Amino acid sequence: MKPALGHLEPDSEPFVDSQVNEFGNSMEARPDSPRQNHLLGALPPEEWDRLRPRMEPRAMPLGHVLYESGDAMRHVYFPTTSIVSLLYVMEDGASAEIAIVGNEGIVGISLFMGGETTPSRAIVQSGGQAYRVPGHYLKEEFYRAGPMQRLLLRYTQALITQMAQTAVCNRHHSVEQQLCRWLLMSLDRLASNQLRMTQELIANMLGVRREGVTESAGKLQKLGLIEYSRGTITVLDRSALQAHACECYEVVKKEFDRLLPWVTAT
Amino acid sequence: MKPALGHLEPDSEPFVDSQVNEFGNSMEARPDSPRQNHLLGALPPEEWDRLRPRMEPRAMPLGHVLYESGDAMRHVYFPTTSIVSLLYVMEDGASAEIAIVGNEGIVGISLFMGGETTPSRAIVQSGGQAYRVPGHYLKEEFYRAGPMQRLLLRYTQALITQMAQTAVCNRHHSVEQQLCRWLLMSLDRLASNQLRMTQELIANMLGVRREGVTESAGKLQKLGLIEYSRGTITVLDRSALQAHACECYEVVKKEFDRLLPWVTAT
DNA sequence: GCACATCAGTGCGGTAGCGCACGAAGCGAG
DNA sequence: CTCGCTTCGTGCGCTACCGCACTGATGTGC
Repeated sequence: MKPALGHLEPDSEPFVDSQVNEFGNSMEARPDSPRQNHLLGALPPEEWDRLRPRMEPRAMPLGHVLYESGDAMRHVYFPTTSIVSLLYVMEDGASAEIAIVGNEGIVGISLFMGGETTPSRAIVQSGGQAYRVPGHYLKEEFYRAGPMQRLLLRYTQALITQMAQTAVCNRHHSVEQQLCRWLLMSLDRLASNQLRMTQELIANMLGVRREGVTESAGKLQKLGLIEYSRGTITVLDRSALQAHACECYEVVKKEFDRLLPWVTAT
Repeated sequence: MKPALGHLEPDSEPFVDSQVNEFGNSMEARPDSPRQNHLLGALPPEEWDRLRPRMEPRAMPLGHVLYESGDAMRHVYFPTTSIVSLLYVMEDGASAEIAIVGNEGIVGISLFMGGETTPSRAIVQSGGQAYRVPGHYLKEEFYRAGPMQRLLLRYTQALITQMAQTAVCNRHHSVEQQLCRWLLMSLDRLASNQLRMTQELIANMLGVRREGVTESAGKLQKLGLIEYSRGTITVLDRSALQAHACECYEVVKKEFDRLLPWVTAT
């Protein structure tokens, strides 16, 4: 029903690796290194040295589509300061988020899982920076069956948990609870307590009405948990927000921490 | 809220490999071979010969719990005539199905993905037969990085699609549509047009009220698509049922067929 | 500094699904 | 045949969320 975030250019020409701030989220143009991505950061020196020369920095402007449903993936992406949503878009245009990927992960798992494509869309949900690697090289590394493979598989399992829990959450929990969960998950993937993000966008991700988000966000604001203003949302009381969320957030968080312990930053 | 399918014995003593019919679903005690499972059936001779001596036949009675949430998995299961549901059970006892696994797949992917456990429960949703293999041997085979690995990874990706689509379906589609999808998926995993299965059970799987299932099933019955009677549901018009389902069923089906083409039986 | 586009808030009728409570129908055990 | 259990059908009030329409705020570009 909803227009659901138009297609910007479908991964066309390289964006200049600069002015990241212009697009997006709260990172003070600090020097960006691939190893800010936790998966890359966890690679042993040998693997990292092999992969490093293949890494291309990419600016990730809000709304940019990395893969369309069914597209052959030519690269995988390692976000550093950006967040990418995996979104399914229905025939009637309505959408629902499947999972979200930030600096803890990688976009394009179906490349090494063997499918090459997925039925979902990958779209930048919070502008920033990422590094990408031609799929070919990543697969090569993966099929060495070394640390990189183990890492990627564990990450994939964590992602599976996230998807499963999304299904549960969609079934049983209120918009308000889901909003809390979603804010927390996004926050975890940015070193900040602020998101640049309209309610319309959030609604598209959650697959609910914009008005529903407005109402829930209003409630949270009255309670002093967040502050909202024209596309910028600031989280004031993170732990209270967590108390307001459903169990889903914590289940996923714990599973990520368990499977990928070195990520246990936030 | 709901009692959500009690724990029968949590994978304790081996059931006798016989009288499968007593528990479950429509298979006329035909000689059951491990290779009725499509993953096993697709293994090249060499791999199959290595694995074959490790296979233990297991009866899978309805309601039997293979893994509890967080349990260390000691075996993986290859269903042949049974169906297993992966279910998340919430703190308040309500539940929601994450995915379903039949003779096209394997239960226990987190074993080879590296996590060893998942936050979900695996429970027999339709009685029948399966073969199990000690986790140790499967991992060994997996880490040879040969055909078995490729097979399992592709299956895992298909499973991921199923979970993702479950999330979408939970968000956007009516109980009636979901019921259709669910029936079709179960049907695909049994060579039959009949399921033995109470509405209560289906409701638990879908995470909805029993009454909701009653109502939807009633509608479908009036339309002549199915026939219902005390725990036995017969599908009369499969293609009409598919027309009544949402797109989710087909998306998943196509993805399975694409990723695991040799399964394209049903 | 004004115009316009974007974003957020609000109201209102409609409805799908929930929780609850009860009753009827099939089926098995004794 | 009868009792009792399981399974299914139905009614009723309630709530969360939807779709729609419109208004009011807050930037942003010219």
